[in-house]
Amino acid sequence: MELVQEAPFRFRIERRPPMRVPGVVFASRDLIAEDQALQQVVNVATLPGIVEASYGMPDLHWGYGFPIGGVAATDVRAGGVVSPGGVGFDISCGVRLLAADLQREELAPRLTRLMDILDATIPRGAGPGGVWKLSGRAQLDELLRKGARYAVEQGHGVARDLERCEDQGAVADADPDQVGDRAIKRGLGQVGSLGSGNHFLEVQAVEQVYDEKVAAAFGLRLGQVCVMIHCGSRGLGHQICTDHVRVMDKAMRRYGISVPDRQLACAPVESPEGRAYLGAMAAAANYSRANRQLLAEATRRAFQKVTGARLDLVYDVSHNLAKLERHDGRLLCVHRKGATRALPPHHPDLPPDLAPFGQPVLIPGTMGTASYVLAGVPDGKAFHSTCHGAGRTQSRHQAARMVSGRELRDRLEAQGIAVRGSSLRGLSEEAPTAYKDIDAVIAASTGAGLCRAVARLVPLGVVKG
DNA sequence: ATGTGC
Repeated sequence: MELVQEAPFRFRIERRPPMRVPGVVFASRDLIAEDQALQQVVNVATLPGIVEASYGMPDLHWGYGFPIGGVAATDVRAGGVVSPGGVGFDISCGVRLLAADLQREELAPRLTRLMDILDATIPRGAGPGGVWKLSGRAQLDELLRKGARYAVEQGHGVARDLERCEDQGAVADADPDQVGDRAIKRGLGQVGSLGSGNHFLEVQAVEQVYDEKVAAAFGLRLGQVCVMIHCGSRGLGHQICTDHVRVMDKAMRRYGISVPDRQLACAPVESPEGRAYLGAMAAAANYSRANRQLLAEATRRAFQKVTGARLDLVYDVSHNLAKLERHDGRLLCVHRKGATRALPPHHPDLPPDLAPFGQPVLIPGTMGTASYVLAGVPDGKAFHSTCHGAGRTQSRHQAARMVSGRELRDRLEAQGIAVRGSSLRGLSEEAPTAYKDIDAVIAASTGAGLCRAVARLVPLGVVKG
C-alpha cells in the first residue's frame, strides 16, 4: 500500500477508483504495520455518500469489514449509508472513569480486601450473569429506551452521573421493536456485567498529570485513586449486529450498492433497513450505558464497605458507535469503530463545567499497563475523533501461545498489581505483548493534533473479564 | 467483541 506522508503523524492513501475519497491515517510509520487494515481503509472509502476521507486512527488494526480505529462519515441527504460493520459487534463498547476522594497510599493497606469484594461482586466472563435481574421484556424495553437514565431513575446512581455521560446517559431514537427476540433473550440475563476479552474493571492511580488545570476541572489530581470500567453491550449488541448485517447483505442489491467486501454490508441511512439498524443500534448503546452505570454502582458499594470513599463520575464515552451529527451544515452519519469522539472546547454538547476544557476522552491501556485521560482540542480532526486503546498486533490465539495465564498473573502480582481474573486462558489472550505500545499510540494521537494529554493512570488492581 | 469455530 502506497502511503504519502503529509505531516509528522499523517499519511495519505491517494484516491483511485472505486474509492470515492482518499484514505488518511494518523500514525507514525512504526505504528502502521498491517497492510490488511490499510486495505480496509481503502475499502471503506468506496462507500456511497462518504465524505472527506476514510480515516485511520493511530491504533488502527484489522477488523470485521471496517478497520478498528476507523472513522467514516456519510452524507445522509446524499444517499449516505450506515453500515453495522462500521460500528462493530460490540455496539457502544466504551469506557467510564470514576475518581475517588482517596489517595493511593490511603488505599494500599485495604487494596486486597477491596479487590476480593470486587472479585465476588462484579459479574464477568462469557455467558449469562449480571448485577441486575430484570422482571421481563417490558423492563428491558425501558432500559433500551433510556439507558443509564433508567438505571439512575431506578435508584442505581445519582443525577450528577448523567451530566457526565455522553448523551446524558441515553441515545435518542432507540427503537426496541427493531431488536430481535434472540437479542432480547440474550440481553435479559446480562445487565450489569463486564463480559470477556479486553473488558475490565481496574482500580487505578493517577501517576502523571500533563495539564494541571484541565485535570483539576475533570476532578483529577496526582496520586488519586480512580476506577476505570471498560465494557459494552454483551450478547444483545452482538446479536443485533449479526441480525442487521444479514438484512443489509440482502438489501444492498435493491439499492444498487456494491461493496468490495461483503462485511461492509450497508443501506442508506434514509431507508427502512438503515433506520431499523440505527434504532436497534441506539437500543444496544443504551444497554451498554446502563451496563456501565450499574457496574459503577456495584463498585461504589464495594468502596463504601472497605474505605468509606466516594466515587465521582469523571466521564463515560463510547468508542464503537454511529451518530447523526451536523458538521459544516451537513447532516452526517459518523461511524466511529475503535475510535473515540473528542469534542472541542465550547461544544454545545459538553456539560457547562467542562465546556472550557474540551471533552474528557478515556483510553484504556492493555492489562497491567497505563491508561490515559485525554481531552478534545479546538481544531480536531476526523469529525472530532481520536484513538480508543492500544490496538492488537497479535490474534488471541497467537497471544495465548506466547505466554501462559498463570505466568502473566504471577508477573503482574510481582509488580504489585492485584489480579482477579475470570479465566487463565482469558488472561493470556490479553497479554500486553499482543498489543501496540499505548504510550506510542498516545504520542501519535496528540502529535497528530487529534487530542491532548491530561493524565496517565496506572493499575493497582485488575478485575478481568 | 461473541451462548468464541460452516
